[in-house]
Formats: sequence, structure tokens, C-alpha cells
Amino acid sequence: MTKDDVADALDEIGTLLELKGENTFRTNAYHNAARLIQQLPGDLAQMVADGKLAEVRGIGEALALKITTLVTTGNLPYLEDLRASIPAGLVKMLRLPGLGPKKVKALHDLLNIDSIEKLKAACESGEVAKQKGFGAKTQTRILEGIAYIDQVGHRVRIDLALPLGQALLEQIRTFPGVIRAELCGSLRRRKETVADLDILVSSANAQPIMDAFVKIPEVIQVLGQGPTKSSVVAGLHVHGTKVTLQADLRVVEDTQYPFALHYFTGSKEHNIRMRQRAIDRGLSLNEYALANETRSVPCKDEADIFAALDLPYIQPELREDTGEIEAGELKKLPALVADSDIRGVFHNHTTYSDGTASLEEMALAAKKLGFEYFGVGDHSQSLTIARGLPSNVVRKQWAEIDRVNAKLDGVRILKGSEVDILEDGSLDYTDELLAGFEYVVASVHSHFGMTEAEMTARVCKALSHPAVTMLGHATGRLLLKREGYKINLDEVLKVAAKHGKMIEINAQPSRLDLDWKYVKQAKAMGIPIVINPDAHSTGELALYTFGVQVARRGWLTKDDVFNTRGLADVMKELARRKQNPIV
DNA sequence: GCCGTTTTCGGCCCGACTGTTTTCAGTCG
Repeated sequence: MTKDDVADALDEIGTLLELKGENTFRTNAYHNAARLIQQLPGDLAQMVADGKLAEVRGIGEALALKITTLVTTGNLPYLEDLRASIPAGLVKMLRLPGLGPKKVKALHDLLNIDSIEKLKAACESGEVAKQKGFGAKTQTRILEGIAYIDQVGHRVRIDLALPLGQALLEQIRTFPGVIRAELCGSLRRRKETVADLDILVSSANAQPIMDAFVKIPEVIQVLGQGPTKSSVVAGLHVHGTKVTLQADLRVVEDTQYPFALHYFTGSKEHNIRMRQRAIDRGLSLNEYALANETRSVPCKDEADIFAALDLPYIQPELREDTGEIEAGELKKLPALVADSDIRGVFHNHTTYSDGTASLEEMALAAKKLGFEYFGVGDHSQSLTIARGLPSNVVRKQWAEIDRVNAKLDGVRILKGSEVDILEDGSLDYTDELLAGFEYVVASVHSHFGMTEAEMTARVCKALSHPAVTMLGHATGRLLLKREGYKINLDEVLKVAAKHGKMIEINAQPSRLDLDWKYVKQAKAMGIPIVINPDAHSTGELALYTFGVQVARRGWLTKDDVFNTRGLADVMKELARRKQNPIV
């Protein structure tokens, strides 16, 4: 059982207990434990075996026992019993906006409703509105929610959400009376996907801004409008995709803005820690102030708030309560890598395989972005669907690279390949041909259905090959579409560290693996990370920025990322690795 | 369910908005 599986089980227990009407502090303990497990570094089974589980703050005797049962047996009778006692439809009903555990439980107790279908029928017949605590508006809202959940009740990738957020923000900034305005929430923390947009504005007069906001052309529906907070559904076409998201706008006084900015940036878990920190110092922190009955600490920006709580400024990407508070106390927060640190890229495609631009076009586009090197990583021969290169074409490409390099100025093409890791873990070219590349990206593109043990062994075998420089997209996931293949990344990282291999952050916004939680782990193990756009066109080279965001969420500094090095340094290191592979 | 130099019991972050209410519970973030 993976950490994610265990976390899912604990989350489910928390949710089911909520539906039973349990004390929220108890249910929160489960949700909190789920988060802790997910972000735990190292091997969970090993921790369980060593009896180290209860040492984690937030996991006590009861949770340690349940987690141990889950990890060692693969299931948990306590969860099975809970599931059996609560209809699965109730959990689905929780996804409807405006319906929480209390209302879902009431609907079940009063009207025996245990599915969205039954709920819809009961609303349409007017039964729901007759119940105590419910009314006509709630009934309508539920029906709207059932329709809404099909359209927008889902998460959206950051590359699609960001343009919509920025479109709204730009218009809001032109409203009269707006002093400061920013996108907050998970978008500001640069999560891979977001569920909604949080927009914060400071102004002396909120009402006109509220009124103007709901009239923005992108606004499809107004969900709610109060004196300082409005919620809408907004939509925009981004690269041909219709993006629809809920957007919440909050307006505060300008003196309150830093507190609100911090508050609405989250994460919730980070905020709870910060609040606790304020309480420890005899103060109360909320979205308006850091104060108590006798005094209020003025803060002109977020840095002042952190300083008032004896912390250095913490970048939004780190605010997940995964150690940033503790690192801040010790003055050990990383100086995060930035877009401007990236000097080149390694994993890209040209017209030789499934790219849309020539070698020279790609190299010139890379130069335009300020890169010193452009690494070609076209597909290898067995990936015929992507026109993988047979060995004779590889040699032809090398000759062209030499010709183009001879006339290029200020950018150099590096001879690489994205070599398939075959079913048995061997590589898709002969050792002789592999020796001719300046570097090799090894990736899995086939047989996704293997067991975890098989896939782990396959990738680990490839990583032990001396010709391999780095591992390409580590899990093969497609965000919001397809789970990655089953693989034990803890084991893969161990093998990568042992053989001195690098691991890629694939910057395609639809992929973004290695996931940031493992990026952090890889850094701790001393594994160099490479940020690759996996560009199939000149325009896609710019996607590297989404990889930088993952790197930042994974606490990486410039020194942790291989492609922040200049051309001379990179060529020297690649040559050194070829001379002395660690096997 | 967790946690403890105020502790092994009694706390556990906090405010806006909505709808169904005559003062507040539930939901949401």
C-alpha cells in the first residue's frame, strides 16, 4: 500500500465519520493524519516496521494502529465496517456546493435519500424544501449544484487557470478605487491544479468594486454577493479549451491588505500554524489584523507579518505546513530557484520524431528565451507511434547537429535522446549507439499496466545502466486524466542516488512529474534535478516555467537544478559522467 | 483522535455569507 492509498483511506474514514455526525475534532484528526502520511519522507512500510509512526506529531496510538493495519494487511476492518454502514451516495452528495455533512445526514435521516438521483427527484417534487432547516432556496441551490457539478465541479490545470485569473485581475485593477489587487489561493502557491480563483482587492469603498466585478464579461453566473465578498462562475477560452472556474473576490481596507493576502494565500494548514504562533505570543491573527485587546501590530506587507511572528519571509510556494515554519525558525529556508536561473533544457523533440519544428528552429527559439544550450531528446526507435529514430537516422541527426552548431552563435545544440525503457528494463538502443550521445534521458512509454514491483524493477534496472544521465517523466501521469503507472518512487530515488543519476521535472503542465513532494525528497537525497519542457514545438519551450514552479514547491535552490549551470560547466559534467559512470 | 513548562481533561483557528431564522447553524475557505 502506497502513502497515497493510506492517506485516501484515512481521509475516507474522516469523511464517513462526519456523515455519522461525529465530533469535528475527531474527524479532523483523520484528515490531518492523511495529509501527514502523504507528505512523510521515506518508506512508510519501514517506518511502520520500526515503530516510528507514533513519533509523528498528529499521529497517536489509535491512528498508528490503524495505519499499521493498513500497511501490513492492505485493508482495515474498521473502514470496511464504516463503509458498510453508510451509503456511498452520501459521500458523492458532499460534492454539491452548499451541502455539508450535517445537511446530507439530515436528508438521509428525514427522507431516506442516499444518492444524487434520489436527491434530484426529492428536490423536483418539492419534498426537500418542506424539511426543517431546508427551504426553497436550498432546494434550488441543490438542483443548480447537480447541474453545475457536471460542468465546473472539477479542478483545472494551472496553465489554464492562470490566464483566466489574470484576465479577471487585469480588469479589476482598472476599477476606480482599487489600491492593491492580487490572485491568492492555490494559484499563488502555484499548485499543479486549482479548484477556484481567489482574488483580493484593497479599497476604501468596497461596494462599487463588488458591483463592477459581477459585470465583467467573463462572469457567467453570480453565486453570491455580499458587501465585501462575491462569488461568481467565470469562463474563458484558453488555447481552444473552455475554462470555467468559481472566482471569489474579497475587498478589504488597505491597512488590512497584507493580513488578507497572507490569509487568502493559505494553505489552510499553514494559516493554522501561523495563527497558533500568534496565540503563543499573546496575539490573534486573522485576515484583518495581528492584534489583541490592547494593541495591534501594523504591517505594510506580508514580510512584516512573518517578522512580527519571529520568522523570515516565507515564499507562497512553501506555505503548505511541510516544515517551512521550522526551517524559518532555524533561518534555513531555501533561496528558491527562479525562471531566470535556467540556462538551457535537455528533453525536447524536433521534426525528426514527433516535434513540429526543425533542429535549427528549436535552437533559435531556445536562444530567444536566453538559453545557452538546447538539448535534443527525440524518441528512440521502438516508439514508432511518435516516429522514434532508428539508429541510422540518429547518426544522420548527429551530422545535422554538427552542421547547425557550426553556424549557430550564442546557443549550442546538445546531442541527446529520450530513450525508451523497454518492458524488461533494457534500453532501446545498443550500448555502442548510446555511447555516441552527450546525454541520455530514459523514459517509460509502454506497458503501463505492470504491477508496482515489476515497474519499479524495470525503471531501477534502466537507472543502473551507465549510459543513462537522467530519468524522464517519472510516473507517466496526466493530471486530472490519468493516474501515473504504479511505481515505488522511494525505491527509484534510492537507486537514482546510488548510481548518481539525475531526475527530470517534466514541465508540461499536463504532467508535472516528478511531483513536488518527491522533488523535496530527491533533494534531501542529493539527487540533481533537471527541469525539462519536453517541448514538441518552439512555443512549448516556454513551458519550463511550470517546471520551475514545481521545483520551488519542492524547496529547490539554483544549486539543486542541473540546468541552471552554464554551457561550459554542463558539457564538462556530462563528459565527466560518461568517463566515470557510477555503477 | 491528539496533545500537554498553565495540562491526563478540556481544549482544539476564525470570519463571511446564506438561508432559515427571530438569534443561529451550516457551509466554505
